Amino acid sequence: MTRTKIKDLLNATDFGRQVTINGWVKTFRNNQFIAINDGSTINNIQAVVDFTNTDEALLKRITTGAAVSVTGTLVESLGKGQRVEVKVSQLEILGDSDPEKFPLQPKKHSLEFLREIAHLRFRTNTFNAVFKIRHALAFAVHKFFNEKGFVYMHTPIITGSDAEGAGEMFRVSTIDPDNIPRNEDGSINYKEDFFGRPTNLTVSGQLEGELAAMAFGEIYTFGPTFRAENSNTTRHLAEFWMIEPEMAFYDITDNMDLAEELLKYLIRYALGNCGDELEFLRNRLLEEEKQKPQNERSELDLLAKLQFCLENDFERLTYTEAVEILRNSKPNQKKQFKYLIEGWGADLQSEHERYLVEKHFKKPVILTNYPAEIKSFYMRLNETDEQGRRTVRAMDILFPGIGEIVGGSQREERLENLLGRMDELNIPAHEMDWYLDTRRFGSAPHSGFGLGFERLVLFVTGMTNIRDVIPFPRTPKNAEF
RNA sequence: UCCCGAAUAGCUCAGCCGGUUAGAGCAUCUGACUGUUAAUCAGAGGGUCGCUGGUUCGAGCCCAGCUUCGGGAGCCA
Repeated sequence: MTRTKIKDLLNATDFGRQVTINGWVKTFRNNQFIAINDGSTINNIQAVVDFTNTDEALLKRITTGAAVSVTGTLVESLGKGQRVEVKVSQLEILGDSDPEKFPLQPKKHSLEFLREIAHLRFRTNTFNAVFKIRHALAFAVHKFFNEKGFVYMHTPIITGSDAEGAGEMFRVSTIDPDNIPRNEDGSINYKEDFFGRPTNLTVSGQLEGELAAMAFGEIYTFGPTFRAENSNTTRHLAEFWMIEPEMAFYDITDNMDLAEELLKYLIRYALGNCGDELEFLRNRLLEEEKQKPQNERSELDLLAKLQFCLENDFERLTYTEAVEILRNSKPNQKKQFKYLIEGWGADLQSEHERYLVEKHFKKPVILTNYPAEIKSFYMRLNETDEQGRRTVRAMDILFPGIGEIVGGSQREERLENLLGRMDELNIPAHEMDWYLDTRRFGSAPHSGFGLGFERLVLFVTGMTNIRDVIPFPRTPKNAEF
């Protein structure tokens, strides 16, 4: 008999029919009730074994984690707590699971412990929910852009460009570290290397994305990105996934509109398609919050928080306006900030961003027009204002609990200005000739942004450590599995 | 990389002022029970107290270094 997925059975009403289900044992209670999960839903189905007529040796093998195949009759449950169950007529152990060795027990485990057994944590309810939502969000990203006519562009993962300026890079090389080819002056002879030149893992697909946007109009990338920064935080990974749309003829306002629309679309998609998973995570968070003192608990539960995000416009303000708010804020006046806001020009610290998002506006915030000095070379320069301040058309979207989830800008399309900025920041223009050609031949105003996929998953799932929303996290000193 | 904290049974933790035989709950095992919902009841087994060195009559506890983990900061997405 072909197997039926548990998801379909839990909604079925055609009682009396014979079904086969394959899955993994979550719990085995009272020598007769097996809770089975097959991954099709976060919910289990209960299979009832007639233990008086079943071989005792077989019953002993029904242990937490074992893979089983069960055939029986779909019936209305005789007990409370579930609507349907399967009355077992045939039970086969597909794969045993030694209960003395299987590390997952029918009890709560800490996320820290589960991180150590990341290869098995998929089998827990929490990670079942998290990775189902991750899948749904990834699918929705493509759905959104496809519906809008964007072209999905595969930018290279191995890049020959080392001037992207987005962070420290991982070197890609086949040179034997015990036998490094050298030039006469002692430097490494990259001509002997696989590509005949130094290469790295990409830190961003933006520059290549811009090339494609100058032909297709609207493109996006969605792929792995690598940063060799020694960052040890709950928001950073050495390998993460980033969504980077790049659009010709978009100014910074169009750019913000698109980013806000995308984020709301993705959240709405999760709410509409991951109800069971979000409900589970919502309750999980509520349980967790019970441990905390009253004043540290969040005002909204997970679903309400997501809903709130959909129903309200993101607050848009300039860096200059933000600095004014911060300068006059209580924590600044009372000198509670670690870094006090004195004047214009300094980069905002995360305590400032958190104040704006979580205390002042209490909703997502889009900050624009940062000082040119603290931003990248490719961002479009604004007119210098009366006070001589130079700003660029950057926009960062800050989310509560997450911080920066989107970073983007209108790009500098004027060749002279771009060359000037590259010169200021000591970026060798001759190595970027291919990029500069976009400005030489049919340059046009354009914009784009990067959305950190894991940070989005963090927000939607309510998880707090980025290592728990990617299957196998890569962080400094950790590349297990 | 910097600041703070932690590391004791499979898991989550307790362990007082340094004192001789290191505890609990859960899990596991054995038995009982048999419409359970993280079943329940009774009993049992289970420890290189992260590693290395030091102080001391005596170290899980004090000191130093290291490792790993967690929280925060910086960098950013």
